[in-house]
Amino acid sequence: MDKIGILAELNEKQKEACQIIEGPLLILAGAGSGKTRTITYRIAYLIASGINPINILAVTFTNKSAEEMKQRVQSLIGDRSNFMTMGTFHSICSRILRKHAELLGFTSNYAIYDQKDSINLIKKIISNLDLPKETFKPKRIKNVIGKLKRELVSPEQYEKSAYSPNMLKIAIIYREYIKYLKLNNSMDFDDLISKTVLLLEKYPEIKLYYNNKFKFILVDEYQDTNRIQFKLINLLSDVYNNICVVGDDDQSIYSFRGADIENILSFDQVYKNTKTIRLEQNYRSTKYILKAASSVIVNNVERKGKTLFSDWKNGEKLNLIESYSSMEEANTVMEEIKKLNKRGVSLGNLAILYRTNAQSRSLEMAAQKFQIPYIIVGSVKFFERVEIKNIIAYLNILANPKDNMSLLRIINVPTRGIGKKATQTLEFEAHFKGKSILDIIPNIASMDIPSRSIKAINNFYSMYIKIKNNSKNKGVRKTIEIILEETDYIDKMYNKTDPESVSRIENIEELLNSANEYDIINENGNIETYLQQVSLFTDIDRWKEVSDRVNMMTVHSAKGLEFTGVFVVGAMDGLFPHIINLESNDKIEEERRLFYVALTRAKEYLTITYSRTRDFHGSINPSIPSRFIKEIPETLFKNKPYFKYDNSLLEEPKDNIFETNIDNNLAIHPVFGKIRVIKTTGNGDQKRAYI
DNA sequence: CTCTGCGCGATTTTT
DNA sequence: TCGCGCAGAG
Ligand SMILES: Nc1ncnc2c1ncn2[C@@H]1O[C@H](COP(=O)(O)OP(=O)(O)OP(=O)(O)O)[C@@H](O)[C@H]1O
Repeated sequence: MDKIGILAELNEKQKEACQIIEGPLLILAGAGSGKTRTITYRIAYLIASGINPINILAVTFTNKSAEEMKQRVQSLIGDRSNFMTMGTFHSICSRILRKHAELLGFTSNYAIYDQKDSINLIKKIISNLDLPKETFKPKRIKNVIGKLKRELVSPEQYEKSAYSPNMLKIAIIYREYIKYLKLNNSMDFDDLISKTVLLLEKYPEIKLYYNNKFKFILVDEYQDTNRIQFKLINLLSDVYNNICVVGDDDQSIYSFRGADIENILSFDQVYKNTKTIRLEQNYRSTKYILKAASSVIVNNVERKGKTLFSDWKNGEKLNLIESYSSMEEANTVMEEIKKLNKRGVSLGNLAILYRTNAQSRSLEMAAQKFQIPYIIVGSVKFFERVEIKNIIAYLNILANPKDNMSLLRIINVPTRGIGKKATQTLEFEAHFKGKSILDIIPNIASMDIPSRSIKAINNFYSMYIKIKNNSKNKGVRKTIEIILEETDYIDKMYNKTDPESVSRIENIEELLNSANEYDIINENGNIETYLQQVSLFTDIDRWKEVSDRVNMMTVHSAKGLEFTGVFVVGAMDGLFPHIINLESNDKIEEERRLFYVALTRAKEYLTITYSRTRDFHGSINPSIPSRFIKEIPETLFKNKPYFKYDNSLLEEPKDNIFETNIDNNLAIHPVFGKIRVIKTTGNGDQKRAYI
């Protein structure tokens, strides 16, 4: 397609955005206004204008959207597009780091640790340092360290600024953590970005090289970038300043990962000659849906106001459904899905969106009961399943023998008589000598380890060598097959009559298939790049829309997607907005943005459901509808809510039922009638009853 | 060294 | 409710 053809599929504002080829460009626009479409077409337009695709860098939020964007551009301007660079910040940085790892004291086969790996490592460090894990909660420490990395604060700097003994301890954990990662030739997610920034800052010639390579930079979902990501694109675009960012401040929902809304709000102050384009027409949703979403988001104070209109039909009003329990809620949703399906909406065009992954349980049960095909995105992520992680750990030690974390993960899986004592000694010796465990195993005879274990370890080591030799240049799939064979993994781990085992074996087969796909697509691929790729994979990346199944996912995962019909479930105060974010206005505003994102995923049909009770780890608690529902004008609902909620209820959410009526382990519950109370915990509004 | 079972604590979102 | 860490028996 030529330039004219490309522009023909855009509105005036969108065209204008394409035709501004040079200089800083900010596209600020509401949901469904075609931001992603504009950026995609702009890339095609750049190429059609004679710009070399090699000089284009596009950053997307997920691997999947990068893939989609790539295909869309290809369909517009053909195979030339193959030469551009597209991906998430993390995948782009990992590719850059592969080339220059040595300059940072790593090698190109470095492993990437995910959140869980990092937390496990921190746990270990905390216990090695004999620190109480109640004060030093691994997850919290990980967050602190992540934040420090994103701000490029070193352990030494942090130590200097510490003003409490606990902060000094954290500085030590941080230092140990970095040391351990380096020794393992591994990086965590934050390292990928921050080390790339350090690389560009430290080596002007490398910075210049990438400036010349990526002369045109585009960033989608810019509202969810963090400061260091800004720093990165700032460095990359330093020479040419051709930087186009696209986003919607109302859809910033990743502050917990450091996303800073300031990035988009002050873009035009940082880049003085920024041109700003606002897209105001929504092409996605009916008028009623758009009106509902707008009435919610206007309650936020910290925002750049935007106009957003739709030329489409009014459409159907919103459905508001009240239930007594999450199970009933889930069942009702399934009934509604059947109805919409009968009216011609295919299951694949429907989505159930929720605040937390735990909510998918009752939905899954209901879908099975109603025999509705479904797909859950995200809750138990494919590459985080034990069976998959174990095999990946085997691959990791082949690709990166320094990776002690992976080695320790599988040295006794399947069990082969290498116990805690023996592995601890190995770990200690390795640490003492500053070497990796695989390095020191050949000297095992000199260590204080019982002979039975020595034998087991030696057997493991010769198996490792055998796998390593046999799998050389054999492709990823074959390598995994060799691992499975040599370790006798399936037979030793699973029993084929147990349904749990069957599903795990199926997952392993799926891994083999995807490895095979990788081998075919990447002719000169290798295990190292395969691993670096899959380490950055998320569940949404594996998600294929083609199958006709109802989609279930968190609102976070649904970012950027659209569906004909959307069900927003669990709209109760304390769940959505989540209780943990009720303390400050900032946090409530982010919950509101999240709710806004949820509503704006819908094209034609939108249903909001809530339940009068909320499940919490087996206990059931009374709850009231989300405050966000109240922000939608009642006239936009098909049906008036049965439940009258008002301010007094919002301010006084306590329900004293459990306190007053518990007697002889029997209580009268307003919803369930007579119940038996098994135990209660907490007091006042913390009181929980297990029934 | 391995396996099982019991008690405890936790509230979210994910590249 | 569920996933963990730990103790204690085989
Ligand atoms: N000019 C246009 N003509 C027809 N359809 C359009 C136009 N622009 C956008 N659309 C359609 O509107 C829908 C939303 O577009 P897109 O996903 O690009 O919006 P967005 O602004 O990125 O949304 P969000 O902020 O919710 O991620 C898509 O189905 C897209 O094809």
